[in-house]
Amino acid sequence: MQRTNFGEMVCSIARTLDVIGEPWSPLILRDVWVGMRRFDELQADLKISRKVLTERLGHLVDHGVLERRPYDNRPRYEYHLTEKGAELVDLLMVMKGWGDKWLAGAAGPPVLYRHHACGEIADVDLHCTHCDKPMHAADVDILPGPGARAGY
Amino acid sequence: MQRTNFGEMVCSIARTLDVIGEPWSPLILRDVWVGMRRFDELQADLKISRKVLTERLGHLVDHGVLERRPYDNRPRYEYHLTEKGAELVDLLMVMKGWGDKWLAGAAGPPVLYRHHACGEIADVDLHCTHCDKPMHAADVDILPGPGARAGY
DNA sequence: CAGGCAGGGTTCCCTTACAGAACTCCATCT
DNA sequence: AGATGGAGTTCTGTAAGGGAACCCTGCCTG
Repeated sequence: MQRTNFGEMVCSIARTLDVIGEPWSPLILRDVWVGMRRFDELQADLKISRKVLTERLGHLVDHGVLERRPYDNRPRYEYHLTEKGAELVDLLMVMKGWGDKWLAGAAGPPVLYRHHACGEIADVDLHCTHCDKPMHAADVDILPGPGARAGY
Repeated sequence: MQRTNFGEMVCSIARTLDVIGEPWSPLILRDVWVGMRRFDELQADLKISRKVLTERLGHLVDHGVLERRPYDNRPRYEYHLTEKGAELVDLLMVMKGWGDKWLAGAAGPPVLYRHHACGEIADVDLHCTHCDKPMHAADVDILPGPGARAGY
């Protein structure tokens, strides 16, 4: 947990970082997304400290991104993405695209996505929820919204 | 810098985290994107430690996300997004959308985007680069790519 | 029915990194 | 000549990550 509390800031980016901004959290989410659900499995794959893994899983569960489910009569648990968590995977897909483009080098992308709708290998691109056309950094004006704490 | 070096991992998500995964980096990028370019301006807005701000700016410049430009005959510098950096803003826009939906509560979003193409208030959604249809976590198969270090 | 085992954590110690205030440097402005 | 403003550096305290060892609980086996 970074000492400065991003969750209190009046900014959706900062608030999102409060949920998944800690080191390892996005990678934990990635692993759960691709089907790794158990403590030891995550620990072995990421080689993360068990202490930190415990903390991160707890944090993600507390924020409703993961769900901790018993899967046996013994005290055994699996972690699953909630709907809230599954929507965070959008973020991972965009990160993957950027990393593929700018950091993968000559070896190319470590992983590919095949889109069910068209069956092709593809990546994600950002489109406008209103007109469906592409929408990126240079294509928007930034305006204050209703949650922009009026009064100071 | 988190001690575990994500940049060495065979994963574009981990590599991207190596560039902007440290605390504050996304918020610095956000501020530069909306036009804050100078050290003191960033420091005052974020209330980040000057030491950490120095480290983060250096890291982002080293990774080609920001460019440090003199703007005076005196030793004065401004930070600007490179093309590589501007494409990272995609990530911020997705974070903003998720935070708006899941964390903003009754107050609503602190900030709105107006899309130049249609002039409407809108958010981003992920579409397929191949068929242009929506593409999210549940819509893809994950396959090994050429960069998936063969041999072990 | 005692011992072992597997899953899922805790505990402990060490080191690094963040927070925050104070200090420095340098070129102009007055 | 001294003040000012921008852009950092330095220093000290505290908290968080790394990593190894340990613990607990409920089956499974001999």
